[in-house]
Amino acid sequence: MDFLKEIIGADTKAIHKNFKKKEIIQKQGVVSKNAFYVKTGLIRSYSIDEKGKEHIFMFGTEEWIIADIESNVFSKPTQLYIDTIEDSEIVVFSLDYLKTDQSTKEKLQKNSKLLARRIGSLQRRVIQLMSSSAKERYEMFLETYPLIPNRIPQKMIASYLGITAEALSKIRREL
Amino acid sequence: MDFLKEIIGADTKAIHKNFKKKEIIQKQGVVSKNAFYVKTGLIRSYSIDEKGKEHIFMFGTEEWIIADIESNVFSKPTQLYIDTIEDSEIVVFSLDYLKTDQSTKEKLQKNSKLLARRIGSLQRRVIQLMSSSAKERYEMFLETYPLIPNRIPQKMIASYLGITAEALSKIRREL
DNA sequence: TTCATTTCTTAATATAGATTAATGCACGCG
DNA sequence: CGCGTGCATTAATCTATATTAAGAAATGAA
Repeated sequence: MDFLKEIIGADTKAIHKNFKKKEIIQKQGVVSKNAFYVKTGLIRSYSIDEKGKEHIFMFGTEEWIIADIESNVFSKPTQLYIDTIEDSEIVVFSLDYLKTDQSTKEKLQKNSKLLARRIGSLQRRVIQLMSSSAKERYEMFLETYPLIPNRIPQKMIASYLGITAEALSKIRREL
Repeated sequence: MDFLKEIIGADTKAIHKNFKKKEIIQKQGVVSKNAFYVKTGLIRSYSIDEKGKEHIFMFGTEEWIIADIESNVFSKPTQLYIDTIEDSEIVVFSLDYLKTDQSTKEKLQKNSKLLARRIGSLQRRVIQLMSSSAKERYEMFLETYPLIPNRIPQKMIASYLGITAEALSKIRREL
């Protein structure tokens, strides 16, 4: 939370909200100006394709920020749904500080570092999706997110990995 | 080029370099402090997996910036090779302005926008890799990069799409 | 608690894309 | 100029993962 203050202005309107499990907090297609900082709980962002299939883009647990950053910054309709997996305490804030003069140099630098980190994790994800088997991706997921697996249904792990629940079940049996 | 000046300081040491076709300008594993702005020509970033297979992460043509941004900002060893596909005129510059006080607020804002754009394109790439068939990805590639396909060998397109040259050949026959 | 609904697993079958191999082509180099 | 190396294509076969289907286990709601 301290770290959040370092990025957004202390003055910025940041609203604390409590959500119940399975509440949808952002819908695909809308222009969302909000980012979601998870204080407690667990949320996810995901897209739904033409065939109605869900693809989990990212999980957000304690201290994570979940948002469609490009959509926020450029006021584009978002591709991503966001909903809660557990009851969650969320700080809803706006990323429009890029457009205003409210922000300080220091905060902008902190923010750039945050964005650079996110680019790094997306880069690894793209390369992983192109070069690793489902089994390898599952093993990397377990290493990268040791706290999450026992808090979410298998089918969500499968959706994050880009495979079916059946395929994941088979992989788990083999380990 | 004007747009590049808006991001890096006019004072920042930016070096213009000419590279021949097929020159390697960054190697996997090193801590690179450099970003590469393409004035003319065509370059790519890619990783090589344990089996020796190449996976193209990104193409960079006129006006694009190619870099391992997280590696730059946090001085981590990079996953990415970068080399030239055509003779290219490149502006080599450093992304360490985040650490110094040289940069202005305005430049930091421009930079954040640039990073947000990149996050958007990576986000689309991840979702696409999870939800689309090779054929669909190829069609999207043609729409997104109409100028590149006739300048690069098929096998590089295949590598970008995450499939083999043989699979791409089959897809092309069917269209 | 009971019933209904969702989740997980298993197995049979189908399919997209990988692998292997062979051929014709283009092009850079001596 | 001819030769070798890399590139693109085709075809045969293989394999990882999807699809379909069914039953068992877990979860949630009345």
